Amino acid sequence: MAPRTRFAPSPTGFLHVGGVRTALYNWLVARQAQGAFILRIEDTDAARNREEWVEGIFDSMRWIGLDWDELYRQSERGALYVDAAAKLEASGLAYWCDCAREAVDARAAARKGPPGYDGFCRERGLGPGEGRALRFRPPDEGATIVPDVIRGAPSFDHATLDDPVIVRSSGDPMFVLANVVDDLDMRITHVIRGEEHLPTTPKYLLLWDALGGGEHPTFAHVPVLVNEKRQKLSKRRDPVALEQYRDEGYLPEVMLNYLALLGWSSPDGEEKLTVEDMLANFRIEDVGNSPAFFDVAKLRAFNGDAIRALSSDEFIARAAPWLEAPHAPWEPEAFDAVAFARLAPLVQERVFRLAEVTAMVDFVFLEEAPVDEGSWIKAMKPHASALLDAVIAAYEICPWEAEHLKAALIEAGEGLELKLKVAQAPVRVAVTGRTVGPPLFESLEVMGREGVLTRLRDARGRL
RNA sequence: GGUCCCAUCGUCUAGAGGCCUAGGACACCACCCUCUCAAGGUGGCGACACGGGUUCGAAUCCCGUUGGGACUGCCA
Repeated sequence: MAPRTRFAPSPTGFLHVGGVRTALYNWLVARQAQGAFILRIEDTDAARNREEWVEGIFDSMRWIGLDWDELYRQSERGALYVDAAAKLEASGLAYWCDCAREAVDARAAARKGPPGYDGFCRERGLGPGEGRALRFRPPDEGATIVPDVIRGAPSFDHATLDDPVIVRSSGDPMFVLANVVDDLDMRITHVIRGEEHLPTTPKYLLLWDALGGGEHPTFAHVPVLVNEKRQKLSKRRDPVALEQYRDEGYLPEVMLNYLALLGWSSPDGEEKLTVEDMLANFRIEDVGNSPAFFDVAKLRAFNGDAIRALSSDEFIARAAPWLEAPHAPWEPEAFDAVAFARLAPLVQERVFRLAEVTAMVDFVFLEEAPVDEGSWIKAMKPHASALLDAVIAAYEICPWEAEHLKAALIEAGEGLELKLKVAQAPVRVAVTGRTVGPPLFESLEVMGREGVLTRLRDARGRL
């Protein structure tokens, strides 16, 4: 039977890199066996969901290349959940409860017991009504084991399960119910999700059976992604939004490659993988079982390697979005594609993220050099005046090609007993505003004699 | 507190009883190259959490300890 997998995000924020990884694993399992990958928006909590987040999820999924075969939104499937709830109630597996959160907490505190619902309404025989929620009643006896391809078969005693609310007093279904009903309805064969869902899986299975589900899906609870403090990556405190990485200029294929490696490795040990490589070698049962740190430094290194591996034309095409508003600081008409193309190969060697391209070439398109104060102080030593005078004189007549510009600067420096390494600094800062950047003489060549001389004279005047 | 999960270099991992003197990648350090910064090249530092077993032999199997994490919502 062809696998049917699903990625079921809740639209309560940006798409999270951890979510993208589980989406990728689901996608791989479906795609490598001609199965179906389903995108299901779990928006049963109307108070938290926002349409813009749903759009953001679609955008992010498309950007990174995870295409889906079927799309569902739980907010449009209410009737299914109502039916399931009625079925559970009719079979005596669910009951109505009117306990407020405060009352539940107060009772727990009073008996000095563990927090959680105590089953207060189990035998009260309440019917539906205002302020009443429907709770599912797991069995008191026995245990449920969860066969999991990456975790073995953890067992959960039914006695430790409390009675989860499956329908809110508003009438809307809760995650535990909608999730199971949909997996059943969509004939999901593999439930691949974060390990944070493991503790609720016994309830999932009990509900599945209560609803007459038949054969269980295969479970794979993948380890969570953690921050440097080894805590689960959180939208609140960690940089986890996929679109943030997109905006910084990480390549989508690199993002996917890096994410795949967090918990999984190719059998041949190769780390630089294409989607085709992953499709050929990925096995969900090979995913590791311990939490992985999302290491931006390694992601960045991979991204730099990938940028360098691009052809020059590809690089120019990929960088294009960062060369215009709102990323670029220069006036649109000041941009010169030919000039950029000449510098592009030199820039390509030096950036790790496409967003860095802008600062590498801005001096060419800006009216004045973007002066960096620290660079100015570092470069404009006492010898700078004499050096700039000599360079200006030489550049007024020197053939305008990198090699000649270099030779002229070497000569100007020799007159002052300055090595090229030292002599180039004032010129670089005068023209580009910074001590770091693409090779100087090629930069000067691209800028042209007039622009360069203007800046050199301007800098000389400010000394 | 309770339930469950996890444990190899700083990080991501390879490792399914002898192939391990524990391999790779990122990071870091040194040197080379060099007009800055990168890139590139060479070399280096660096781990089986601890304690018991089982076995001729354990990073690999079992138990315990310690440490970390997830969950414990009318969130998903």
